[in-house]
Amino acid sequence: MEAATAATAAMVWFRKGLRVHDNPALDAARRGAGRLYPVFVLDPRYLRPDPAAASLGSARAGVARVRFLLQSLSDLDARLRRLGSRLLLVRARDDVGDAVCAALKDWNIGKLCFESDTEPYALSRDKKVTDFAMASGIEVFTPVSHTLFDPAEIIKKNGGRPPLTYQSFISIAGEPPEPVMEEYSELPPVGDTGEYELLPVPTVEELGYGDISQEEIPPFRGGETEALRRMKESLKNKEWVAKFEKPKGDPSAFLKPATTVLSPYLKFGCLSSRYFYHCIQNVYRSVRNHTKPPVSLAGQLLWRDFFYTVSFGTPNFDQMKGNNICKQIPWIGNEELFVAWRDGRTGYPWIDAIMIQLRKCGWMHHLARHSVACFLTRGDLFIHWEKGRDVFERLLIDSDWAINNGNWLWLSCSSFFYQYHRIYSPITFGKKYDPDGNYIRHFIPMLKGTSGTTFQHQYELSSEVKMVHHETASKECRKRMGEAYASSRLDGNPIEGKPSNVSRRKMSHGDQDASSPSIAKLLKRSS
DNA sequence: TTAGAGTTGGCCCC
DNA sequence: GGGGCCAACTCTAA
Repeated sequence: MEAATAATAAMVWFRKGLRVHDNPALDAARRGAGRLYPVFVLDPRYLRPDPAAASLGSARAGVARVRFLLQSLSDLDARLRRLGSRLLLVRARDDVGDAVCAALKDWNIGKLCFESDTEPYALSRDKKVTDFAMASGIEVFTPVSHTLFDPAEIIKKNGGRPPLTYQSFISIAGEPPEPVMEEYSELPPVGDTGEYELLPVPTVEELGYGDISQEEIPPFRGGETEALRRMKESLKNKEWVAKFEKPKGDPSAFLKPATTVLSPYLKFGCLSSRYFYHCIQNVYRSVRNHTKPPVSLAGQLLWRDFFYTVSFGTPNFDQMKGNNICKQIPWIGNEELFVAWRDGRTGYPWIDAIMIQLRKCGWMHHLARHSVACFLTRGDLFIHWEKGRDVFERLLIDSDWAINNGNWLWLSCSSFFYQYHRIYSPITFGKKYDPDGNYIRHFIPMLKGTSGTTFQHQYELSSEVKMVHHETASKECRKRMGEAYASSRLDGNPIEGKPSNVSRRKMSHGDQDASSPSIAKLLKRSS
């Protein structure tokens, strides 16, 4: 028996979870393995420069996130090498799943371990690989370790549908599992890779992003090593951790951000959310008082899990149509306004500075994201949240499918949050945090080297340049939102759990969409 | 049916 | 900078 397991070849397939600490997939793969194949598949769609894209980057990601990923891979490789292993980089010709299946077969793998991923793209990719592995008699292990909790488990506990409020999520969730913090002295040796061309981790320059003449390179370096360093640095200040209240942070702080900026590390799994949570709890135990969810630091991790859970349990979560938790709103398409917003040319220095920071750094403060998201959608331009979502998804180094879509649903008052009269002013809100204009001067080229306050700059830049007049535009938006909400009340609330409205609508208006089984059932019951 | 809650608005006053 | 008011949304729990 011992001899048989010692010869077993195991593969740990990295996708997210680019770390050694608290990595149950890695831990399971190395146990009893004679040979270990730590694999990452390079996806050309994610990495190859796309000249047709709206900004420097690939078809799927801006160059800042591509670089962050490469740095993370490089760090992971270095950490594995210290344990006598290495990262095997395999290039996918076309489909990532196909590349994994081929390697499983070619290397005669007996056991495959990879972290569970709930995004729709990942689910279909992983199903294909799992089906192939099972059919080939390969043992498959897919632990949940990207989030604190198992989204499927939470949904089950909530009676089969995801909790739609933070509080209900909290009351169901309980305490997350402890991180697996095994210290390895060494990992099993890497097995023979035959004919495979194994690549070193490329740099962005080597990928063909030759001429990156950006003045500003994101100050955030990818990788587990940096993630752990950054986390320890943040947690060292116990008073800061204990008093952390998200809404009180300063969105205009760019040299020393008001938050931990650990989101990109959580996104790629360079940092384990469970380990981070565990360390925060340790800090809490050592102080007399600390803030509580939703505003506390630990509360931020719970928000992350909240959005992961809702996104997993909601069909078409990333679009308005066919998404039954999303208000149906007749957004107006205006390409010129959209492009001006995207490229930081609205004429509102506060909005423009944020969008330029996004492009240059791939990160901005949460409240800054609120500001520009509200401005694009229900606040001023009345443009579809999906358009803004796409821009964030591309440019943010921390862009995360569940969280990004969830927040756009939120900010556009399409779901979760419905107080559309509360609009962030593109003038007042910025002035409050950046009265001296330091933030806008730093990011807006036209204002570089000038003096004066935000207020004055607004006047210098404004009148002729401004795309819309906030006073009138926001008034018009309020009106349109009111109409959209009124018509959604008439048509039946799209949010599930309002059967009376749904059935009333279906009876009186005939049926355009009986695809949902729950609606079909209600129809039967009411007729 | 209704009261109360909901991660983080603006404005005015002190 | 904190408090109260404005004007107002939906959803949940009772």
